[in-house]
Amino acid sequence: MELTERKKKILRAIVESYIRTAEPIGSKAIAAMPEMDFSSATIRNEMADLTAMGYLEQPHTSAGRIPSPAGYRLYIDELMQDYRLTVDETHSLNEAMTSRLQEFDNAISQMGKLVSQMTNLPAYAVASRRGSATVSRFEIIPTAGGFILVVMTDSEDVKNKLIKLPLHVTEQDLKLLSAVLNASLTDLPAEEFTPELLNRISRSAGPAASLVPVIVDFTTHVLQAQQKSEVYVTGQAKLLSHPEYQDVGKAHKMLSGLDEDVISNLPALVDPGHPMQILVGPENVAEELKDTSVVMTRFDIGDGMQGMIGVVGPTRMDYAQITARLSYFAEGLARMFGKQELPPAHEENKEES
Amino acid sequence: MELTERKKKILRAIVESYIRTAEPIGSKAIAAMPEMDFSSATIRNEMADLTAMGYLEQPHTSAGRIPSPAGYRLYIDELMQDYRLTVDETHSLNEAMTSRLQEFDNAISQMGKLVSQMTNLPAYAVASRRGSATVSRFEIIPTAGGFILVVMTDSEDVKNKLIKLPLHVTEQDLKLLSAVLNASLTDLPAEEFTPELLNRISRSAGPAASLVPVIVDFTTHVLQAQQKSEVYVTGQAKLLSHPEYQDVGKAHKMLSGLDEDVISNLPALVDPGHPMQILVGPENVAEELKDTSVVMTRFDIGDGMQGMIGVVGPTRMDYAQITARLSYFAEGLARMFGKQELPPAHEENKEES
DNA sequence: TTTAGCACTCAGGGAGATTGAGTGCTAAAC
DNA sequence: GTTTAGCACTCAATCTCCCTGAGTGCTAAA
Repeated sequence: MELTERKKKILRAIVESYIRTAEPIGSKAIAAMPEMDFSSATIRNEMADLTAMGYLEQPHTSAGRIPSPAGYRLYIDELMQDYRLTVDETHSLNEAMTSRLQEFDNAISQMGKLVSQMTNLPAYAVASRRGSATVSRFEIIPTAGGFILVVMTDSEDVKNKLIKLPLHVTEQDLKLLSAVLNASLTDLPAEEFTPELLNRISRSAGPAASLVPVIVDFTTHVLQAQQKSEVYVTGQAKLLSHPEYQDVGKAHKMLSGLDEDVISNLPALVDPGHPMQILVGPENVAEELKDTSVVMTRFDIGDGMQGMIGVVGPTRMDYAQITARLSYFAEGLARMFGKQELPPAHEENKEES
Repeated sequence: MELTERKKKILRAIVESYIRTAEPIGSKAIAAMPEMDFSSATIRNEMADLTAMGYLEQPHTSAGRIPSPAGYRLYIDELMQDYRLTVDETHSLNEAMTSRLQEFDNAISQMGKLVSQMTNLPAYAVASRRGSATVSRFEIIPTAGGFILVVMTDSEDVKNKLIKLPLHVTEQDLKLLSAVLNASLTDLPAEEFTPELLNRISRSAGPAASLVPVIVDFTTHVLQAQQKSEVYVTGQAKLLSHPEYQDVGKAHKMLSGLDEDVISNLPALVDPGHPMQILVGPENVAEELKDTSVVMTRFDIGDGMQGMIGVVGPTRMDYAQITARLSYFAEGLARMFGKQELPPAHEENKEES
């Protein structure tokens, strides 16, 4: 069967109505729309065709039609019209961005919160680093009673650790230690930290040998953390305000699935060509998200780092509006963090105790 | 009216039954319990008394009784018996702790997750630092094309930032800069970073003067972050598995209230004398939590840092079990982070590049 | 090809009716 | 004086039945 222009027009009307109201819509209601100049009977015929073609579904005989996942897909790919942000919207987006994202420290989680607020849906934000993760340099700064070990990685990440000094180790010994570390462990991925290598280092380290295990441990952690990406999920409760989650069972299943492990698998799916990606219900790879849609977008923030933000929500969500807002947000971020004078290698270290 | 032993016994039976089943319980069911050797009529009389005294409530005439908040309070303060962890439980708690809390880096959020899992309730974890927040020392490490600024605070926190170097600044200039910073800004709270002071610093800093604002900015951030405590909330979805939140409206209200702002007000309530604190429903200070109870406990992890973990759940929760698990966990943490050879001033720095 | 008309379907909602757990009270038993 | 058995009463929850109305598919006429 052919998908005529009229069929498309009707399909679009159905999808958009359903997005707005979350209620099945019938032939009569469509016929009543100003831009429809056919009778309800005609529309009924067309709807029967669209149902046969798999674009519509009927919850039960005497209900109206709702879009099927295939219907959403078609809508997203072909029928959706760009949503234009209003002046007010750009305004408040701008303001939120500038006021909240000052510190990069927790910018990622802030992003999540922002996106969640502006979409009224749960949002997630992921920051991932690319790159090989090796140490490019060790630095040792003596302090009273100890020293600070500074580890710089090849992706310009810097981490440090305060280490207490055994009594017998002198400042001279630390210099030696530093030299040995820099000579042996730099430019080496963590997997190649073999016991033999560590032994050799301990032997060369003189009086400071006892410190080697602590240092290597820390270094390994740093390198491993380097590969891991951080995931923040916020606004889960927002799901409950949408009618499709009025059933607690469904909401519960959904929300439990919305944890970080599931989310952290999503970024892999983003097609490098298309920064914006929409996964409609059953297209979702994560089993837990089968009932929902995911809209996600990538953004670049300087070298070595890449991020993703996205929202999760009912399949019936306003894709046009959400993609518009996400895009705007992603662009804003890239601009903010891309163009600063100082390199984006912006350092913030958290220390405990 | 007097609260006889028998009344207490009955109240305890009611509370514990309600904790288990979430259903109102009637006189007959209580009389059927093995340890009760009175008839249902007697128990009915006693229940009428307990209701008059405010310890029980009746959802409606023909339902059984449920404990009132005052009833819970009495139960917690006087009737609750210590819950003894089973060997299996201690086992799995131990394992979870050791395997998951290796890195202190994100230990706080890990804690939250663990507690949430072991209680099947939303959990929060807060780490707060005490202390005045001043810089005890600046350190500058030159690197190719820039330098790393290391800021050590008085509470042994260390943070760092990578800064690009303008061409005309030499290594010698950096030494001067470092000296000036250490002379002028150490031991000074951020509020005293006055414009005049900064001007004076810029003037003394020679060719590196242009870097002063960036450095001061960063330092201020570090000091401010120092005061702020981090809050993690996890497992919100777990609420939905409890019968009191089968009503989506209630669940939604609750979950929206469960955000970080509300939670971060809780720690202030912990009585220093009693590390374990239980807030029953209406006793809650946060309006949003009026319908729920909060169990929280403090733990100390070395100098300068203090933490809190807690769970939020229906007023009908198994206080005995939960307090037992939380205590065990808190003790374990204190042990793990308190007794290590190296000082708890364990440094981990996150850097964005 | 479109439209009007009509019989049919079926979820949703409301009005009783029914059930049964639980109560309070009274009077007898201990 | 305390405990218990008995009984009438209450009321949420559940079930049943019926009605309503939105929506459909089909047919026949325009």
